[in-house]
Amino acid sequence: MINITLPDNSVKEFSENVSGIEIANSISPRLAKEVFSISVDGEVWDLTRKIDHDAAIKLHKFDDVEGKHAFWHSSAHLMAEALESLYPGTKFGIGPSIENGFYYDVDPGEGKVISDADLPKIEAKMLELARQKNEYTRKNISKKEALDYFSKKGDEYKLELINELEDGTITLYSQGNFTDLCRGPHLPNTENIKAIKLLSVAGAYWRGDEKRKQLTRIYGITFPKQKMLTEYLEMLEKAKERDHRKVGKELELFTFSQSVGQGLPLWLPKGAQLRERLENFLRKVQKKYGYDQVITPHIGQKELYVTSGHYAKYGQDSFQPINTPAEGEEFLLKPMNCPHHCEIFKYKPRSYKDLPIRMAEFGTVYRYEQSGELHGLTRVRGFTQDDAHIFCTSDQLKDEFLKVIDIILYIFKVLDFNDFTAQISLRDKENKEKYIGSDENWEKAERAIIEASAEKGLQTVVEYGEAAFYGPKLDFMVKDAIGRKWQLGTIQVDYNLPERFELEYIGSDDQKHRPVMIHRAPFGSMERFVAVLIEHTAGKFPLWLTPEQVVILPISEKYNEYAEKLLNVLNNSDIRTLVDDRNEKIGKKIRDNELKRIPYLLIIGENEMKENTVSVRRQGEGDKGIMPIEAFSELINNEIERQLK
RNA sequence: GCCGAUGUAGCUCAGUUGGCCAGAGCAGCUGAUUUGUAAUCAGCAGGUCGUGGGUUCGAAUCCCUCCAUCGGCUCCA
Repeated sequence: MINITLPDNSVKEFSENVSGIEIANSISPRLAKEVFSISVDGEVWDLTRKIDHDAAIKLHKFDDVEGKHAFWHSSAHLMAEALESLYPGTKFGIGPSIENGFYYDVDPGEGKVISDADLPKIEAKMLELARQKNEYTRKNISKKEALDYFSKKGDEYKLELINELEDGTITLYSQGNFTDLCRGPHLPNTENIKAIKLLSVAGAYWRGDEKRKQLTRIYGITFPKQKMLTEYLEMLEKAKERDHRKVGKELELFTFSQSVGQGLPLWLPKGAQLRERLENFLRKVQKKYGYDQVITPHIGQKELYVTSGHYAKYGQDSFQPINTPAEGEEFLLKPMNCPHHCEIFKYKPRSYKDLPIRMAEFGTVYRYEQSGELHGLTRVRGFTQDDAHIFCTSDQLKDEFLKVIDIILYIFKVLDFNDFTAQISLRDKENKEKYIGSDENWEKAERAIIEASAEKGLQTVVEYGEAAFYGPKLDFMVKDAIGRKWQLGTIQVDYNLPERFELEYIGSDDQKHRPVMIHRAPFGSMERFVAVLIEHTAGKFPLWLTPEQVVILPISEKYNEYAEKLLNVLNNSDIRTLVDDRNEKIGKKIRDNELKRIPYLLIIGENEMKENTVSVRRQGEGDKGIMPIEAFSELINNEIERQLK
């Protein structure tokens, strides 16, 4: 007999070699139907794997990450079986579960293509196989056996993976007619997979290396109940409604022109107003924190970027130098503002008494992003960074860094932006040659970021290899409408550029010292921030989204005078009235599509005139009822103030 | 850049296996309607079918080039 400890710390006795599914069944048969994997002493196992020692366990349902993982990973295997059956000779790369579903990277063979049109057929096959109720079985095998099996099958991708594994740790999983190299864990049986949707096909480089072969990646998602799939797909559809590209078009915020060029957004009047408001808001905050605005040109001599190291790193893949009538003279469109700001630092001797110097600029920069990478406003070739550089002493570094965190958190809070993750981006431990600067400087910088984040009590994740080439970063990541991650705010500690530009200040000891530099951009870029802001709030019609926050709509001309009066009472430039020729045509029927997006709509008629009240309708929320003008005025002003203080 | 898909009016889309002057709704314009919260009626106008080339008696439709967009991969100073 062995002792099994359950999550509530109760201990139950079971005979040796009991399996997870048997434990679940002993608790309740219904539970047994709902669990998909089990943690045994913290390690996630198949439900069917036998437990031969005392252990602490936890059963995982679909609601748990571990349960989903087993479910979707098993679904990937099921898809592979379907592919093998439909397209014999298909070779398989890897097929993991992901945050929402799973994918499998496959090589259909020379000249063969799997495209979107094939997905329904594969789905149908998967369902057919699932209904055969095949068991997933696990088998430990030696490295030699594994190599033999996949050589016979001719699957070079699996062979490559096996070669990197240690003998004795290799397991195979089989279900139906399909066997895969896999660590597990898996579902007990394919019958659990009831609802299947294959979402898309895409190319993906084998092992993420663009120099290697591109495989076909098929994305899919499955559920234990059809209803769950339906709900998921509906949720996806809804999310697409918030897509900033769609909303931006509908609201006439921005557009692109083939003639102007790819990735070069054109801000329309309304979008420009929105952006201007955000800029003014940030200017105000930065002023309070002791920043000075500077303005620098859009181009700079090529040598400037040779000095900074950017030319060596990105020169080949950037917009190419601009030539002038003068022989040999070359300018670059600026891909970042730092070198210009360094030159401002250098224009006169600096004393320790001047530090820290905080230079801010809404600097428009141009980067030749790969064409396939461009995406709405989130990834563009010309964009405006809410950039600033802080030049300070090592002693001031931490304090300055903390203040920048404060600014970012404040901005996120005011704009009601709660759903972000803070990511500490450090050097790749192995490939240090990608970075410039001494180990010592890197270590100092990395330590500063880690300490400051800890001091602020930020919940952070550490990512190696995500640092900029000149220094580590603290990035604030958010997700868009359909779950793609984007970097917004960023703070970077940099010991390298000051060295390359030979920045100096005179210390209290009358000696020359090198300042430390902090790069920071709370929004990241105006473009990306607006994009993500739209997606986070578009469904709620936030006040800041359109400059026309409130529309007063007299039902006919004879109420115009009252509307004017109301406008005066409300006394806010962000309120607009439709006291124009338009109301004549609109009448009581609102035809103007634009009105859909206006947060507050006041319809003025006789009742209001009599009682000095307005009937208020909040878009998306319905009628707020009739209220006194003063009460409404307060409501609006509070809301505006809260968001733009 | 790579893999796959797409590109028809300002917007959303129809357009069958290539065949008479390319269609609809919304938006726009003109006129009528004066009507209390998502669509009043009538009429008008609007398109080098992304671009350039090819096949054909004939191309929005088939083939190629390029441009752009979408889903991913790689990249992201």
